[in-house]
Amino acid sequence: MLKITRKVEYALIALRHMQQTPKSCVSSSNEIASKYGIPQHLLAKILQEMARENLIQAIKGPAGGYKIKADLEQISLKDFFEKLEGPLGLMDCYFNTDCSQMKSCNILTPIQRINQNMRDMFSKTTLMEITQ
Amino acid sequence: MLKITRKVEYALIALRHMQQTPKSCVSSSNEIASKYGIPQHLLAKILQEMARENLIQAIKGPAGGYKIKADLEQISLKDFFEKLEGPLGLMDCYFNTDCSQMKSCNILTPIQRINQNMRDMFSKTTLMEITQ
DNA sequence: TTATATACGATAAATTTTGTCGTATATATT
DNA sequence: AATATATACGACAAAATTTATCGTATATAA
Repeated sequence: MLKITRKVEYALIALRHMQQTPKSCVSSSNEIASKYGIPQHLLAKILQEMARENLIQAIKGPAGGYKIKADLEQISLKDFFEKLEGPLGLMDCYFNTDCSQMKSCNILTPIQRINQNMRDMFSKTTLMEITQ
Repeated sequence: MLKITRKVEYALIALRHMQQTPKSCVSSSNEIASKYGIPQHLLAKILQEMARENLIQAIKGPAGGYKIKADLEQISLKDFFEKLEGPLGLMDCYFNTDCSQMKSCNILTPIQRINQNMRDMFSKTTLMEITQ
C-alpha cells in the first residue's frame, strides 16, 4: 500500500538521468534502460507517454532519443504523478462515483482530510527537486 | 498507486464504527460487515488481526464481538498502517536490501526525502482524529 | 447441549502491475 | 535510394498482489 509504481519509478530515473546529461545531448531509451537495468521496451513506452505529456521531447531516427522539454521547476510531483497515473488519492471513491457503499461509508470525510494532506505535500515538491 | 488497501479501509470503518457505539457495547464482525457491505469472513480476519495487535479486544461466544482496547489518541496513522501492512514506504528498496539496481539507482536519495515526508505526515495524525 | 461468535490456515478468484511482441514510421548516415 | 537505428503504439501475456472464500476448530453465554 501507498507505493509508487515501477512506471513512475522508471520515469523518475529516466528524468534524472536526462537532467544529469548535457542539454545538447539526447538519451535513447536503450541507453537508459541498459544503464539502470530497466526492460527496454517498457521504458520506451513510458518515455513515449512522457513525450505525449510534453515533459520530454522525442527526436526520431538514428542518434535520436529524448531530452527534457518542460521546466521541471514548474511541475509539481502531484502533477507528474497524475500525468502518468491519473488522479491521486488514497481511495478510488473520489473519482468513481459508483461506490455502492457511499451511503453507509463512515470514513469518507476523515479519509478526505488525509487525502488532501497528501496532495498538498506532493503539490509543494517540484520535479526539479527530485531530479536535480 | 499511493492507495490504501481495502484491508486498511475496512479496518478504519470498523474502528470508527466501534468508536461510535457506547463503550459498554460490543460490535460483532457480522453486524459491522452487513452494515457497511463488507464480506463478513474477510472483515472477521481483519478484526482478528487488530485484536492480535491489541488495538481491539475480542469477546468470544454468543453476544460476543469486539470493542476498542487501545488509546486511539496514542496511536499514529503510521503505526496503524504498519501494524496491518508492514513498513511504510514509497518503494520496497528500503526494506529489501536485495535490489539489484541499488548500485545504479539514481533516485534513492530523492525518494527517501519524499518518503520521510510521507512518514512524518502519517506520524502526526492519530487514529483518534480519523475515527472520532 | 446448542447456538453464536471468534480463530486461523489454506486456497481460489479477481485485479493490477509489469513485461513482451509485432509492426509501423521517421530520419540520419552511407 | 538503401540501410540501420530509434521512436510509436496497440495487443497480448506473465507475474504479483489484493481481495475474497472455505473448512474446521475453539470458546462461551443461554
